Amino acid sequence: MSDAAQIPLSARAAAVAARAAPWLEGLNPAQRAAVEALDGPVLVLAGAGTGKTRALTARIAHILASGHARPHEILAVTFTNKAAREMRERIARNLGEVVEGMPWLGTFHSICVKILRRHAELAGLKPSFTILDTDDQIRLMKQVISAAGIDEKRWPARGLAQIIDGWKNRALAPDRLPAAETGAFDGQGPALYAAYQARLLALNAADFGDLLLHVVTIFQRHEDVLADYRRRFRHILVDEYQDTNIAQYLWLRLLAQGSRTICCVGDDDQSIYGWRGAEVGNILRFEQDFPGATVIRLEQNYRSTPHILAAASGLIAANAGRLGKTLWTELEEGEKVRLIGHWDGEEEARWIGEEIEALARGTRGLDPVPLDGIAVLVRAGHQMRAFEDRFLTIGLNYRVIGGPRFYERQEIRDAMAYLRLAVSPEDDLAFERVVNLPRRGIGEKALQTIRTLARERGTGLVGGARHAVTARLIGGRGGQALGQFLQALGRWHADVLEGRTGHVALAETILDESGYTAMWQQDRTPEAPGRLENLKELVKALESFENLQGFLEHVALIMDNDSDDGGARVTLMTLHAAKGLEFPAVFLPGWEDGLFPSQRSMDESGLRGLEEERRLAYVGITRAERLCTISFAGNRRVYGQWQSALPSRFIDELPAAHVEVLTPPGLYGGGAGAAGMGATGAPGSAFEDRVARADVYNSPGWRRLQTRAAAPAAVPARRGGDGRQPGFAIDDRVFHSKFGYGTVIASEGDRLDVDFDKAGAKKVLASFLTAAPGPDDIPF
DNA sequence: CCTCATATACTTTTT
DNA sequence: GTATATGAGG
Repeated sequence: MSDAAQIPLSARAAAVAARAAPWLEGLNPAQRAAVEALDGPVLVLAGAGTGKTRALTARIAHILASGHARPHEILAVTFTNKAAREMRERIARNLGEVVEGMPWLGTFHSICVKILRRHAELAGLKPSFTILDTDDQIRLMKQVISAAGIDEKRWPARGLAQIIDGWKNRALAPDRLPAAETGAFDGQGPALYAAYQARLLALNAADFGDLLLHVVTIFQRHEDVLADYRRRFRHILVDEYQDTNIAQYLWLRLLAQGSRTICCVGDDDQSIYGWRGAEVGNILRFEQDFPGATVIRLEQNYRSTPHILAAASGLIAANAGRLGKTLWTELEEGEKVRLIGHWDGEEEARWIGEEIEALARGTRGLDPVPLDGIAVLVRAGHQMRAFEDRFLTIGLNYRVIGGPRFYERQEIRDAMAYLRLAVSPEDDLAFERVVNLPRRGIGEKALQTIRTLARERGTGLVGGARHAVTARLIGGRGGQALGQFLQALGRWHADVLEGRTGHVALAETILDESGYTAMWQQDRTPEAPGRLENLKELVKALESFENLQGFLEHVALIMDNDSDDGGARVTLMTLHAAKGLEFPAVFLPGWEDGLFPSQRSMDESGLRGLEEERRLAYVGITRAERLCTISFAGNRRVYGQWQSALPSRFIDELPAAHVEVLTPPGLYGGGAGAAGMGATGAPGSAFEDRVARADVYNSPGWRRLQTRAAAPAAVPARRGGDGRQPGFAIDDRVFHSKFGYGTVIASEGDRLDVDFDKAGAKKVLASFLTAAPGPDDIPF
């Protein structure tokens, strides 16, 4: 059987093989080629909806079944735990129950943790190192910045975190920074980076970036270790290769030089994580990086109708430097991509809400689309509110994907800090997080004392605190409370070590004795009950783990939380979160220049940013199976201010032949159009009416028409960054978001004295003011 | 040390 | 408009 792959099969033999190998059944020729090309590097360019996961899992099944490698000799990497889980399940389904293990199927990060635990000393860590999340990372950087005597206001920790992450994404250790980088962060970047890394080692901790950086560094500096893994991994498979960063690329290349049988699957047109360090260049350069590579294109799309594919293809064609693919489908033509403009964001939400109800009911000769087959995909999180508001008022079931995940919530992170502390009392970051939570009267001053003592005695903060208590260096209430806290901590830690109390019961005890649960029980804010609920869930989640340590490791790496509790609901999420998903009907609102493509993206990354935004648009359209509706609004409230915008430039790039322009309600006879469509329910009637109107609307001047109707030059009011307003002069009329209109009476640099019509005279910063329009300029 | 008010920022977010 | 960070005053 092991030779089956290499020998060309006659049709009959193929049928026999297929019967014996169910994973090969129904694969198209390109997919089959991707499965069977087991020699040398392979790049599978898999367009949206072309059965990429299918090919990837079939390939693994094929490798295993044909005896090319055993489960533990296959390295299969994904970006998300979800993808890893899916792959595992599908392989199992392909092969029946025979799959054992596959210990090296996982995310880049989880695999790196596994490797790093084995060789921790080579990176200066102990095998028990803890993994810091973004929150811990920022806290630590704050400490490093203030320790260096730098004004944390002018040079915020977030900024430093971004710079350091950027370096780690490119596998640049502190001692290997190129000269071009030394100016970063006011010239202090490199020194702060070194200090931060030193702190991490002292804490026996690694952040996400370190997981890869350390492993790459170990591979580069310890040939024997690398050789071992090279021998081990006879086959390497990579999912979503277009999303790899430089560190991941180096990691893969180092490993692939052993077996050379690396198979990367990806789509350059769906690279949307450049801002996180992903390098489209990795996939574009594949053939140079891996000489002799076979490139296989998966171009038959099984998801979307021809109009949808054509619209997406036409749009993405505007990007330069693509590898290029021609997606095709055997599906029936279906509906054109629908395009509609609205007066403002609220009307857009209203219209989409009505459309969704109509779709769910089944109108216009289309089969009813269940709510869970419908998605609204937005560019930015703040667009979601308008839809939530609307869906709530019309009683439409919806669910929001994304947002703060379970393990990122404050109460969960607090509880986790308690558990971390019980497992390892030397976890200083955890200590700082909870020592005064609930309030124990241990403030900044007490903490400072503890820090000093800890440093002097070379212990962790817990050690410092112990000393502070015995030496009575912290007075009164605080000292007493701290003593009790330390005592409790000692008990919990002993319990962990003994392992006599079950870890679930122990967790409950900890949350109870610490007063943390009580703190939320006494909290009268509306979110308190929800938080208590979450804490219960956390304890429940513990049940499926052997012990606390195992749970903590899991949580550090696995931050997902898709609990699906039945009930058909519309899905509301960002375009980024939608990658890899598909829906019969998709709504893409907010296609306005500045919002989508995002102004910031273009400001920061220029053409590269614009192209990534375009890929995001491409991802959005290709999520749709049968119906895709794009919309924009002429006016929108952004951070409480009205702003007007032009339709997105991406709209101009859609091929007109595959787009149907709908008439907005409100133009040509009021909003009855959309409502009437649902109300009559008669397939076709309102629809044909609309097409006739759309023809008028679709004349060459349609966009100008729309623009004129929708753009009453509102006063631009950009704030923050470089969006600062030019100076104001005495007697200028100004507007303040809180105090309303007023007149400038004095100015002193940024600070102005303004006499507000309603609120009286106030001192305010110029950046809070916008020039007030004269009576003629007021919108509407 | 705590609380309240005022100031400020704010895309996207696989791990 | 909201979430968070800081500073004054209690």
